[in-house]
Amino acid sequence: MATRFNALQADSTWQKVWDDRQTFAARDDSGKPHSYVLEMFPYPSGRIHMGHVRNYTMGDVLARFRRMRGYEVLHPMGWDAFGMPAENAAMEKGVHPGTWTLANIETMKAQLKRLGFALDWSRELATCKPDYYGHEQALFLDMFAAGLVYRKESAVNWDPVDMTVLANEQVIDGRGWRSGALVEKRKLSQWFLKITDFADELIEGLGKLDHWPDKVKLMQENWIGKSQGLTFSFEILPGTGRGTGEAGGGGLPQSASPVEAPLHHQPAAGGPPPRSGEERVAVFSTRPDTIFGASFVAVAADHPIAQAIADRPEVAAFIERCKQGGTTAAELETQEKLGFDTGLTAAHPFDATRRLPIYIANFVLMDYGTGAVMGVPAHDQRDLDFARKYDLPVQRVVADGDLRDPVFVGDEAYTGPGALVNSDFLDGLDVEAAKRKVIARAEAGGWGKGSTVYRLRDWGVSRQRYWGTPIPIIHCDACGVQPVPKAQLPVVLPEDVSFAIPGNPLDRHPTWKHVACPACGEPARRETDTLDTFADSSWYFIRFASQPKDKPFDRAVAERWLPVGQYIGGVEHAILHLLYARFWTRALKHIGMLDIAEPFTGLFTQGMVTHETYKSADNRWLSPDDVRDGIEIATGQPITVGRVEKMSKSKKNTVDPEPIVDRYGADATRWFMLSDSPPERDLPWSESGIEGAWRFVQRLWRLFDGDDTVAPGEGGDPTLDRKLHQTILGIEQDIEALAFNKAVAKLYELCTAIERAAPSPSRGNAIYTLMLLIAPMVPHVAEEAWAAKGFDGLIADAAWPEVDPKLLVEDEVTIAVQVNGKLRDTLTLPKDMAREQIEAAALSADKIARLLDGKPPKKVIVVPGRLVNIVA
RNA sequence: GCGGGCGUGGCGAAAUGGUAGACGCAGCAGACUCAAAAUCUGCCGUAGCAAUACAUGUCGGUUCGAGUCCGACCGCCCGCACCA
Repeated sequence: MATRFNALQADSTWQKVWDDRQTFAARDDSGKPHSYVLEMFPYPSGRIHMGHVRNYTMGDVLARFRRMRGYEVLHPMGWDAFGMPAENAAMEKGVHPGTWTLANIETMKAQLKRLGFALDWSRELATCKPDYYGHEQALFLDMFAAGLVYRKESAVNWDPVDMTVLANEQVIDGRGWRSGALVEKRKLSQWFLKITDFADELIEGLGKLDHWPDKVKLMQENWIGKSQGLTFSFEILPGTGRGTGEAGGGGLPQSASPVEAPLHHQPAAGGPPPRSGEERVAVFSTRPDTIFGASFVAVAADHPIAQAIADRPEVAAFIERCKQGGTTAAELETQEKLGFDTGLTAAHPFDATRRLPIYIANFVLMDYGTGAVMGVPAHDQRDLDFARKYDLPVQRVVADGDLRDPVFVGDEAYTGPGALVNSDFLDGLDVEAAKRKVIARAEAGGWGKGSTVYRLRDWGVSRQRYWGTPIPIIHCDACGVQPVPKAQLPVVLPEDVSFAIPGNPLDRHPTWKHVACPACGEPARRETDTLDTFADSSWYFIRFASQPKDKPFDRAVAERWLPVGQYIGGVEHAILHLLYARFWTRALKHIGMLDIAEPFTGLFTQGMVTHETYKSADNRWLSPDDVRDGIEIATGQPITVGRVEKMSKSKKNTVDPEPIVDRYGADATRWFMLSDSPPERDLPWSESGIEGAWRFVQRLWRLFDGDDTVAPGEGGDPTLDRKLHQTILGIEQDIEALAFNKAVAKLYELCTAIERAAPSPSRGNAIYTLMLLIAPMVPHVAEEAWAAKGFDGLIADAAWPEVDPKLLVEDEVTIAVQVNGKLRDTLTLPKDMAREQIEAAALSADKIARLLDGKPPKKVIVVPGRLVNIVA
């Protein structure tokens, strides 16, 4: 036998064997218990990166482990293949997006295969192929028929660089998530999915996801943003307001008087009474208890009330000004509250003589609640800022302790608990009781209703792009919106498109969009928008489980596999992808296609792979390849070592997995990915780390390749037997908990123990078992050794070793002896020794006796099997 | 601003309230070798010859006993953000 493990040769040998034998193809009907292990499928950007390697290695260890434990494991792989980069490549390099994407898939598939992942490639899918997206179109039509899809003219986030609409989730700090361009507001007719119908379910479902990180659940809960309160309306009264507009209203110094102005709005003289065209204005408030503290009503710039008077030039100008404000964090913090007094007033529902001025305000959002708010300055910071600026009354109605008035409200609104004051029939109630009372009165009076409002908006899925799933809709002048008949699916993307000019190539294609109306047969137009690519990834895990030709999935087969027991991916998908997939699955349940509520029962979000950053003497980012021993190779100049950061092209601190696999082999690469850092934390890549992993693989090989008789059995070395069985148990627990770093440490320990053990049947058995234990992590060296020692079949198909509970038991234990909580000695004692005997042994130990110096201890605490603490 | 998380050797990290630093990386010393690589052995928190003392961001608390639980603070990271 060779003395050195030839990783490259073994890698290709065993990868071919697994491929040829379809070792990892999942059978729908094997009779074994099913286990679905899934990692988030990659976007085919060109090459795999270390993040992929780490992600897929983790899933692979679990999948291989579960197989060995007797599960029928579904562990598939595919490609999230639609998206902007392909169109960018088309624009930059003149290749067709499909050509570019398929070539990338081919490259990346070969790269993944070189890592020896136990994937069922027979179920491979790419979302850009008609045999995937055609079924997605069918699902879209089913949702359409069920009323979960609608079209609406709405202000959308328009990315001027990518020339497309973005979902709210895709706008980060006011910029497009991909292009980084400042997002503009545009009015367009858009397709929406009714995710808000499921808002409550989606929150509630989180409660049952015990195997999800709390952090992700919390992020989703906050994103959905459920608020309870009162939606109610004010009667609008024209002509009684100040009607001063915005001019001169800004920046008035605040009155130093501790006595606040009365809440009655003083009508201004002169001018014709303004009209709104509306009779009532509805607002939503989570603090109906503070209704007696209201001193104004504010509506959003695009609220109907504002729009109705937008023919006045000063109103139009103000609305325009509102839209200009940036939405970045910094801008929002410094942005001034702006208001425009419409001159209209609202009648206070509990006191018709009280008139609240109606302002148009830049801080009110049209698409949350009703697009209008009541302003209660004393108990809301924004309202207070606004009131100070426009010199509106500030009246406190919730008192924290001191009930005496007047109390001067400073620059900080009070939002805590307390007793109601200055509030008529609410006086003396606490906040919660007052809320209930106001809601009850509003409902009784018919002018309001207790309501729940969500931050979550419906999912806008229209994209004005080519490289996506065509929305299967036809627009007919006579018949209106018509779904494409299912028999005509898939609606296939045309191949002959040009990317020479920005915009949507589908829209300007000469023939593609011209079709006959399915209802009347007259000339009509295809929808030229495509679906957000997050739709593609919202059901791919179902298609993996079942992929019939004639429909999206077979319900019975899909339900046999789903839900995914363990889903692994990056935390960056905590909201977008995971929320959409949860919604999509619930929508399918809602329309009776699949009886699964939650697609992923277990979720794990892994950390990033990071690397040191390097800068040259003249401040250029340097790649690790350009650096050796603190010197830039090209110039001989010393370099600066920067922070350890996420691998990124811009900082040039990436390490391409392929040369690493070429040099060290798949097993060493996998082992490094699993070692040291806990999987949820970042993993710093290092050259010495991968070398250490390589050395370990060689060390394993030396053990397997030694002269020992490697065979199942035991005997001759009870200490080693015990260590072995403790390790088996520990590895099982660690892998199930995805605590790979701990499993790795235990395997190192076991190796050391075996190396130091004298030859015996126990030792031969330990080496045999070690092969099985490391097989999920470093499968190639395990197969090679398994074959070299002449064992039957593949180790990938072998059974996981059984733990013998009898062999776990230690007969002696080390007891720590503390005096006043400080460790003073340790004793090795028989395991089952009685308390009194342990205590006696501890007290008579030399060191302890010396410390006690003949004095009797005040107290002795004995924890059997652990320690003795003597309180002196 | 709101919500959440994390602070342990030179580095990555372990540690059901019970012997802090397992395991790995780096380092040091030695063996083998003409030499190097590989491999093997030992050392490796700080101070100290040692006994010992001090050590898990800081300060307090609970406890026989705290890295772990509680409170306050400091620092870093992440998510959301004018959501009424």
